[in-house]
Amino acid sequence: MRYSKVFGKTSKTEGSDYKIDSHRLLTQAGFIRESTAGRYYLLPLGQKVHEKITDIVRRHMDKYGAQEVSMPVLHPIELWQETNRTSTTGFELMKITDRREAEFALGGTAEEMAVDLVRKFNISYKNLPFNIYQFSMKFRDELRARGGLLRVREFIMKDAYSFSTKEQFEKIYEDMSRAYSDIFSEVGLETEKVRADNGYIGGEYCHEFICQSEAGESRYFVSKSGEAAHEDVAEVHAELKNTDDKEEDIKEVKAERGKTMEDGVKLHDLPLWLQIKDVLYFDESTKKYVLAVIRGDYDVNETKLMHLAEAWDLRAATDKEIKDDLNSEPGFISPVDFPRKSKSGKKVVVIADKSLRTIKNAYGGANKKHRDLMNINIDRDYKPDIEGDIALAVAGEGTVEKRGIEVGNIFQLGYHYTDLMKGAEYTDENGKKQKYYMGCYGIGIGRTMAAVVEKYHDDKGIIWPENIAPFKVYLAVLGTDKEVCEQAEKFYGELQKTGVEVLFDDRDVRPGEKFADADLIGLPYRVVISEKSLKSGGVEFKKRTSKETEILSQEGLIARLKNK
RNA sequence: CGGGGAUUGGCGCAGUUGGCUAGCGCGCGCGCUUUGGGAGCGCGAGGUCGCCGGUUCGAGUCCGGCAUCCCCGACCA
Repeated sequence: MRYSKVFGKTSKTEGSDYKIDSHRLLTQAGFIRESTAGRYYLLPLGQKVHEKITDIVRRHMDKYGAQEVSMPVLHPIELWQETNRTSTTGFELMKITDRREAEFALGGTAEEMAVDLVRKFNISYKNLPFNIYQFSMKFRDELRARGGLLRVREFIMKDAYSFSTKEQFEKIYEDMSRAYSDIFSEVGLETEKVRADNGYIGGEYCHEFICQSEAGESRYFVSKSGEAAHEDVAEVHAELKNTDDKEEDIKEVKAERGKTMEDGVKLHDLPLWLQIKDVLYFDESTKKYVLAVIRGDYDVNETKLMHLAEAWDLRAATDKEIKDDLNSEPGFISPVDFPRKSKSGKKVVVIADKSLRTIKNAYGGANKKHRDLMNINIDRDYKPDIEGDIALAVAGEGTVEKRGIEVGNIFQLGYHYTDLMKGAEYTDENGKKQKYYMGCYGIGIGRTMAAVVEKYHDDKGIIWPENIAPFKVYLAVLGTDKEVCEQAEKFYGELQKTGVEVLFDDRDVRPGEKFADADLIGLPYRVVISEKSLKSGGVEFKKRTSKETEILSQEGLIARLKNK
């Protein structure tokens, strides 16, 4: 392709709004252009990369017997109602209504569609297992789009759905896990398989494929043994503090302090870990209050809390609710004598983190303004309704905290959807109807592209790994000398004939501009034809990653690139 | 959803206490010169200053509302 004809230009000036390298570079180099927040145009160069990633994903999916299909983007809302996902949050579902007032969800994921498709067929156990996948636009009304292609509101996702017996499932899950590792390493990313939370997708366990990057949003922890767990699920084992101490009598004291934990530490001159932290939530899905109680030096992990409290739509309780409905005081909440029913009749659940078992004679609020309790002890002074691990993990003792970009995930769904959706059954060898056991597997293509740029770039531009570079070779002709140009044209033709993907910079611009663009666009190889190179006997060859250039004959270069 | 910042040619920005025809750099077009790390000179095109309303003789500038975009937070009581 001739660069003079490529739609989408590089830009010398970089925008001021780009905080993330991949966002800036992809924009500056003419791969993407923003439409509105979180919605992007893919320009021809970007589209090429996108397609190459797509091809790699497709090849690996097919290798494990998955079959490509296409599903409608508009999902009948009834399907989402069948699985109750119109009411649960997670991502905001986008909806659209047609002229007959029929409601549709704009697909953000397609479990219901896949199940609905499958249940239209009468399937025998002999046909199991099968795994269907698609590449399609996904719509998510994200609270906040961020970082260019890293978090968007519309994106192409490869989503796969496996249908099998329970016994067959493990192998499919393993196959997909292997496929994913292979896919990501082929595009140039090292990923870690991280145990994660199933969230709104449902099911019991799942893994995210995360590639380490400071630009990423996922925090996870890797233990000494190499086990990786997302912060949402990473277990916390709090060390014992002062459990050998003798239990002292509980007493209420005056506490003229502010509302923060630090205020408490300062006032009583006691360690943070001895203070009790109380966080009050209200759950909109079950209309109950949830009081999370935890050791002062830990934070509450809302995801863990959600599961333990069976509360799917938690929000912070308001000061008004704390005061008027629960008779307590913001900043001075205490699990001691905390009501189990609010004035307005709502249920209250008190959930204690197991870290509270590691301390004795704790201190904290007294449900009254400027009053604190000293020597609070679990069991004796308060009894939680539920006890468990609701702590946000922190790095320490053998675990390392990492941050990265989640480029793919695999979910065990089990019977979650086939239980909720009628008729999602096959016939077993005894002629009986059985529910499918399911899994689903997703990869964000655009995000993968951005993750690659995050990893492969320098101060001059992108450095595409060969497997997904939009072209292999950047061929530049320098000057306007007639003979040189003719040679370049001829050589461009030769390269094309050999099947080398080449971007021919045939513009009449100065060398500096061509070199700068070559670096910015980041193709793996740069080839220059100029008076100088011809005098030295051929063409100049340089890798994007190297500073050195070498002179090769035209034939020599073609031989060198032939298998690229 | 809360807080902060922003919105002026394609991009990056300037525009003072309200005042004349809204500027600059890059980019774009034409011409000449130039051609190994984003060239020089000349000519030129391109803007209802985000939108709506208000104040005023006069608004890019002041006031009110809305929209869009960016950043931080969305829980530590």
